[in-house]
Amino acid sequence: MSKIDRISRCDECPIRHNAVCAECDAAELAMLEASKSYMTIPAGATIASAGEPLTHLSSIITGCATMSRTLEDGRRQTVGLLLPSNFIGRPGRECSIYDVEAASEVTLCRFERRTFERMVQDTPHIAARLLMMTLDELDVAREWAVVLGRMTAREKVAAFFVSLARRQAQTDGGRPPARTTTLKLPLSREAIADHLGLTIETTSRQITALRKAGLIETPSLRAVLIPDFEKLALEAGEDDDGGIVA
Amino acid sequence: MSKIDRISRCDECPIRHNAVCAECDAAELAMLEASKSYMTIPAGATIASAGEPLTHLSSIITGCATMSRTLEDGRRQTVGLLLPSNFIGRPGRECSIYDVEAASEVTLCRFERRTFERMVQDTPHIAARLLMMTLDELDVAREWAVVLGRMTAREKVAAFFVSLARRQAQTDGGRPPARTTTLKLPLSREAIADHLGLTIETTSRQITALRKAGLIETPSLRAVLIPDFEKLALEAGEDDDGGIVA
DNA sequence: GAGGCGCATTGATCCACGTCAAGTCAGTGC
DNA sequence: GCACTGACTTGACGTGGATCAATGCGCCTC
Repeated sequence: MSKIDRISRCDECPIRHNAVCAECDAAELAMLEASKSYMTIPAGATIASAGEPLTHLSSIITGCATMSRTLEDGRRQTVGLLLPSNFIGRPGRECSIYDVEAASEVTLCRFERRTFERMVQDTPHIAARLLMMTLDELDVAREWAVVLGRMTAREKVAAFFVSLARRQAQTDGGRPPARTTTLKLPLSREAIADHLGLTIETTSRQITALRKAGLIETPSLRAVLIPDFEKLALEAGEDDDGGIVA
Repeated sequence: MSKIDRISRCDECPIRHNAVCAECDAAELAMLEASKSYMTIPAGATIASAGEPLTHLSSIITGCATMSRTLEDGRRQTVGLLLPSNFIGRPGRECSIYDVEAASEVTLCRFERRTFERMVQDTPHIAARLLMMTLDELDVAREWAVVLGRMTAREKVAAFFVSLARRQAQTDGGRPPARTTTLKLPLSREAIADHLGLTIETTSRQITALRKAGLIETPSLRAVLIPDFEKLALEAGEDDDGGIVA
């Protein structure tokens, strides 16, 4: 039994202050409590499929999921990396337009779609928070467009580690990453490649190159140690003042 | 004097039913009327600069603007193409994080930032509409990530024409593009290249290639005739059921 | 501990797109 | 008409990343 099974009250929830419910007061929270349900998805399982109806909208409590599009000929592009407090699904739309897959074991806090849509309409705190989260995601998506469109393979891989380090630091402590940071990689090399618009081979070569340049260490396949975060950020094509969006 | 100078009442506004005000009732509209101001920007001028404060938020009434990021070494990526009814700026943020430039002459409907932020808070119809528009833009940004990450140069150029045709048809008649459609190109070849993550030379060559393949005609530098829209959409890597997002 | 299976890495080669360098063409001014 | 300019196109060539093909390596089963 995982820790999540014992959570029932929202005020014990690890994403209480970051998710779509962040701004809710006690009364609103009570309403959410009444209609939420938890669900745990094993690594590799599908959470939603492009074109298929999505009966529930949900927040990620723990774990990591990818949101991707696969073209007919097999080319795949991941358009979003979903981490704790991120939201899955869109109020006002019946179907998902992307495939959403659990990269690691994922625990979700779910709401029946119609119920949630009603809550968005009736609860300004939820609507306002959802707007802010969506604006943030839009910034992230646009930042990623710069990476996909204009960066070299090496810069892409560095940018991925930098961005992941920022997001993990954000959800862990809420502060920017320390100079020396260890990342847990929730994705396989193939999933990283799909996120970066590269092949798995090029991704692997660039990871090796960054390691040989002393910019990262790879204690295991699913971990990356960053000895000097600023140096790696520079390699990712950032001007010195740091990234604007996580 | 352009036509816009004579517009003062919102119900004569060409973007009345598509912009952030779309869902407002008469009373709400009156409030917007009181605080709005029009502004016309010449082609090529800057509307906002990355890192600079943005005193006004605005909707595009006519014309076209680009939203882009330029890296220190001169590489540039356009992250959004702004057309009539699109919104510039983000409530809750003081500065723009992108450069916004008028690609053609642009007319804006502007609101002082603080005023608009108050209206978003107090007017559920504005907040709800802004949420829907932001969700739509997020979809567009993610669709574009697929183009940037996984498409060939030829597919990118085709996808650009297809997407522009859809958006122009949407704002013109509100319906999908006819089989044979003529596009007005609001962007220079260089701006197109920046949007597609290509060089200007490759962009030009692919336009030539599409013309030689009979998929487009180029009556002038700033116009594209699409003889068979479906065929071009296929060339842009779309499965037959058509694009999900404009 | 031998075989097999899934990832990841590494190497050799290829090619799509970038780079560099001329043209070409439509305006615009004189 | 003729130079001048700026945007676009075309050509020749180089290269970064894709492709194809082994090889390595942890982990599981028996």
